[in-house]
Amino acid sequence: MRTKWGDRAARRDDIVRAGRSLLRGDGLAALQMRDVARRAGVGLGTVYTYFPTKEALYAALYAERLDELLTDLAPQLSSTTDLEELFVLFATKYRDIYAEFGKDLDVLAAVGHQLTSSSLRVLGQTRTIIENAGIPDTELTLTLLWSTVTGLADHFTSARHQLLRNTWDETVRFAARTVVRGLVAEHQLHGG
Amino acid sequence: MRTKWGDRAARRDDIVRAGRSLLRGDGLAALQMRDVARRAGVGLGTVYTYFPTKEALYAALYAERLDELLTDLAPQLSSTTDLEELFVLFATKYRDIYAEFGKDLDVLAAVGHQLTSSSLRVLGQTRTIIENAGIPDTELTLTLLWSTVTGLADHFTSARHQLLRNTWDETVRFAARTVVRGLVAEHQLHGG
DNA sequence: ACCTGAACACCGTTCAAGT
DNA sequence: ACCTGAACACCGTTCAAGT
Repeated sequence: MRTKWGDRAARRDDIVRAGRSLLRGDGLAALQMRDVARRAGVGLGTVYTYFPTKEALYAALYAERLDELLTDLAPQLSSTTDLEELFVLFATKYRDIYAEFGKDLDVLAAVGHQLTSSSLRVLGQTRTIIENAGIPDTELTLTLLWSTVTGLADHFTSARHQLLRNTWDETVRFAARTVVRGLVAEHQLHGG
Repeated sequence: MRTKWGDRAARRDDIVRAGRSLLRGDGLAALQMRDVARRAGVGLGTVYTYFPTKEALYAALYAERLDELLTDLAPQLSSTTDLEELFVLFATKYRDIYAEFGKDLDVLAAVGHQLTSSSLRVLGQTRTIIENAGIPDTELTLTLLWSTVTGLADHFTSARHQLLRNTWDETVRFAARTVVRGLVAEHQLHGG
């Protein structure tokens, strides 16, 4: 059952689905417009009537995935107050996304609104959690946590993790414990 | 004063220098073999008689830079025992490299020996420092520190740092303080 | 031996032509 | 309106020909 001629919504979906199926960790390089067109069952030029550039398609896929992450994590985000646990959950979900999209996440900066709004949503949620935990230096903490999560995802996605053979599970646990402990110690000094 | 015909060492150096001058944060994309050839004053094909691929040239540049980092830091590495201070120094140097080479550091995995030996040297030095500080879980600590350094470099090199407007200096300080504090707390619990 | 650049392969993007 | 693929631009890599 083919997508009908002129059904822009369904055809856009064909293209998005095709794109998603092609992303397998090699980042932008794995997303080739000829492949996308073939998989989606459309002409090469057609892809460009839905997405102005390859990066725009990539960004749409990424925004979709970030929103999915928030949806998946929503239950725990509202029920759990254990910061370590939240860090582990979040970092693990994020690693999966990172493994899918690869290291080209920087190009996303160039592409506007839906992406930024997804990122801001994630950021906002995290900020609330940190504030509720009573940790000061919210912005610095956010930057540190974000950097650590990205760094861990990058480490375990790259060949680097073959030089240091720890498993993902023990490493995130350790990272969560260490950073949260450091943040709380900071807190206690500040607090009194 | 041109490099003499047949002087392989000097010509290789011309090519390396040309490559270095072209790297400006965009990673592999900024390193275009036609540009390298032009800047080095050689034909395009000639570059390939010195480096089998573009990645090999990139790897040679990176290995050179890692060694430079170790040389620069050697004095402090042997004199300072303050872990926070070392973290800040190292992370800042590494950020500069990251800003130059961009996010394609993973391709380096494919390219062998000189690179790996540089990486291992950096890793070895760091391991010694951690052990001397009496911190347990050496391997996990190494992974966490490496990930954090990479993550911070990535954060401040990407557009992400525009969402969270902390300066580099305050953020590395904060990260160093937090992580080291967390590691030491861990230590004290383990120790008794 | 060492060097060279025309030629090939590949892939993002455009646009005149098709329905 | 919407769709298409031949054609263009760009860049890594090769190799037959030059010295």
